[in-house]
Amino acid sequence: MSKNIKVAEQYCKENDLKFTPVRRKVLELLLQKNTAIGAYEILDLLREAGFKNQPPVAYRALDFLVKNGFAHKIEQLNSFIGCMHPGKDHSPAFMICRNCDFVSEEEAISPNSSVSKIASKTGFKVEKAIIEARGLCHSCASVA
Amino acid sequence: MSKNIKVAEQYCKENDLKFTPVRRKVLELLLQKNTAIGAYEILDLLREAGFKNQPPVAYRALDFLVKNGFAHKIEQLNSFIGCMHPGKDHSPAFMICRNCDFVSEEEAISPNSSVSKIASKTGFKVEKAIIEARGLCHSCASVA
DNA sequence: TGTCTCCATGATATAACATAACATTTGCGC
DNA sequence: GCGCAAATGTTATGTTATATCATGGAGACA
Repeated sequence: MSKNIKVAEQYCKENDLKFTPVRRKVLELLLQKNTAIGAYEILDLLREAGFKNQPPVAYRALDFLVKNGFAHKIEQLNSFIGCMHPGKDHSPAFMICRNCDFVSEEEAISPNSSVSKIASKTGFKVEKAIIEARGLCHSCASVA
Repeated sequence: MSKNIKVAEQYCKENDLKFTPVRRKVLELLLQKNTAIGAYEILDLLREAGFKNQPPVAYRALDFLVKNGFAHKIEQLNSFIGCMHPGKDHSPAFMICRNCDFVSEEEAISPNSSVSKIASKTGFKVEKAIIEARGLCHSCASVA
């Protein structure tokens, strides 16, 4: 069992959250890849694993995982990715390789630095910021 | 005619781009609001204005506008907004009010400062970065 | 002036993504 | 066991986006 799964399990135990089989399975699927996965692809994988596969099954599990910080939605791709820093409050930035689809999650140091600077100029109160960059990952950039 | 429409018209003339009636109309619609508009809402407005209203009509016009910097897609909302700084190369950050839906476009000073800092650590080559913050705009925050 | 070419538009169909709504089951405190 | 709350099952539908092929219209150029 991956380290992140254990962390999630422990976190749920401590916070009265139910880490049910389908939620666990979806998190496992997300953590097995370092690319983002669409809800319907997850649905297919769930079916292969013997779970029910109507859309709400996947979306409910994903909602749970996202809400509790075990996964993130990549808005540009309408897809999801397992979280590399579960549990702790964080403001991630994603780097999405347009060539190999690799997605890396980085910590946006000094919470949303540029975002909060901009926001403070206009009086906007930021509750959540998403940062998603597209381009080439290190290895794809090297080849090109 | 709004200033931004004129700028777009001029820019198209200079760059051999066709600023056709449907493209102009969509840009006008986008610029009339300071909230983001979905493609299907645009489609309705186009029909009211006497244009054809199959989905590709809206999506093609939006693609053109986005590609040429006259509009942006707000990924979180699957909707579009007219650009407040057309023509020039820029890296915008959007502030989306969850109460009144107001969207403001700000310039992400020192191109993607925090993003490029993060990227440089990992060798990721950023081509485009999207920054979208959710929260409360100044006036909604005041009321609350 | 004709015709070639390119791009835009017209039109039909369908793919891909997401949620509403209500029924049923499960776990748990009492 | 009973009642409650949360999770899951199930059906249906809503919303967003694209593929594909046909048609039209403006400019280049012989």
